[in-house]
Amino acid sequence: MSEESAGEQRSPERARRLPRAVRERQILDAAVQVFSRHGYHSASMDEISDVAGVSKPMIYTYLGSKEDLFGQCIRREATRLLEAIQDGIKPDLPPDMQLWHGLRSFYRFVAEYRESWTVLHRQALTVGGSFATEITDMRTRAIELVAALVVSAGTRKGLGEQAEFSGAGLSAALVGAAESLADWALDHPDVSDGVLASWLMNLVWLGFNDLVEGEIWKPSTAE
Amino acid sequence: MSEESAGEQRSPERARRLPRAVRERQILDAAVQVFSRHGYHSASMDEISDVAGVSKPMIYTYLGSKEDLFGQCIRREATRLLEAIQDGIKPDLPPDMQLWHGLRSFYRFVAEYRESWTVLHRQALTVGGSFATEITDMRTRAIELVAALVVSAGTRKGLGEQAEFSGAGLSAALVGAAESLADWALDHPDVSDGVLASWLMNLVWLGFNDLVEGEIWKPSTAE
DNA sequence: AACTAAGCCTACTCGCCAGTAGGTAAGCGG
DNA sequence: CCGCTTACCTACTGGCGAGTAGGCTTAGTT
Repeated sequence: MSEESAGEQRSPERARRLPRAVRERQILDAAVQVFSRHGYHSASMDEISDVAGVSKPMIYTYLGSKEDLFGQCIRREATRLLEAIQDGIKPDLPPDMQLWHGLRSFYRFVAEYRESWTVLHRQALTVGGSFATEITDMRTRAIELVAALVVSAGTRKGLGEQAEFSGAGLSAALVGAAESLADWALDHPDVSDGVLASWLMNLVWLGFNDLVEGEIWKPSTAE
Repeated sequence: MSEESAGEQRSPERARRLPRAVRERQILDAAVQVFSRHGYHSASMDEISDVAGVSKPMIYTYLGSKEDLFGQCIRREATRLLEAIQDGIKPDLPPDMQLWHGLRSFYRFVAEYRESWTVLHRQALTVGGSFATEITDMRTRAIELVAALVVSAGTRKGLGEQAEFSGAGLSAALVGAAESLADWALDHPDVSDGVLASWLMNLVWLGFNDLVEGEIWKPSTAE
């Protein structure tokens, strides 16, 4: 229950006197974990310090206020995600193959770092203020990236302004579909990233191709 | 600045001595507004009472604790949304037309009651506990509903088990796309609900049709 | 007029949690 | 062995916000 003597180390896990960089990583890891479980507001610094195996003042001296801490989490995980996707993409491939590789990398990342994904997707928007806009901006960039692919594919097939016009909306829908499917995949770990990406490609890309080729769905009966 | 005399009414807006039912509506309206702006945790009962033009104890006597209040908001808005969609659907139409009408109603609702949508979509998940599961369940029902349409359309065209298998994932993607497009539409109020619904139908339904008919996208170059 | 009850308020308590003050222990250079 | 720094802790404060005690006022009823 209590320490046996003064010289006894508390537990085999609790390492002591580590260099600052290591502690910072431990704290960030713990923070991501706790934030992903409870969200920003319900997460307490006490729990984070507990999980990190460190006392609360350490967090403040190393990483600043709760808001600072959250910001660092968001930025670290966002960078990880973007790099993971970037690494998967081969820029000289045709648009559909780029999208395909990007999606696969995305689903691989989500499966491997589900807490990162949860923090970015669910929790970051609830803080309001600068983080919300930061995340929204990042998401907007993702949408624009996809839109560029879509429009490029569209113009390549001879579709001009119309592709640009509805491209933004379609890309927003695509990104939303991808995110939603990611959440779904969290509950179905047996479905591989290749299958997930294929589903989306078949849904969206085929639909988009039809659209480009002039085949169009419209309400069948009068209004 | 201050009231002029004892008998003076505070402001022309501040109505006094209204029946309970009216006050309850005012409070719920205010609560939805405040919750949609700040989220559950950052919203304070003081602000809600302020917006409602009522003192805090009234909220507690009429509608209970903060959690109770939030629950009532969620349930009221969810009911509204579901009824709006239900009203738009004609059950004897073919699957694609049902989906089309459902989508249009959905986008009409989101445009008209954007705060309701925000609370349901963004904030409700951040509370954790019973509300999160409640919302998730509702969303799951929506997905299943869509899945039923998709599978029905698939089997109608002669596709059997395969439609059922991937139907769940595809429906999750579709619902996510619809939600994401709803968010996008909030920033583009000039795009009508018909156009939004058409985009989704063209993306998803055409893609799905292709899939059913055996046309399939797959990676072009070796892996 | 007298009584009742419904509507409504001001002004408090109390717990939780972000943030801090001030101290101990361990490595290290002299 | 003596200071000096870096790593790290326990134990507090202060404020914010959920929830409440208790009372005042006016509409309606007898």
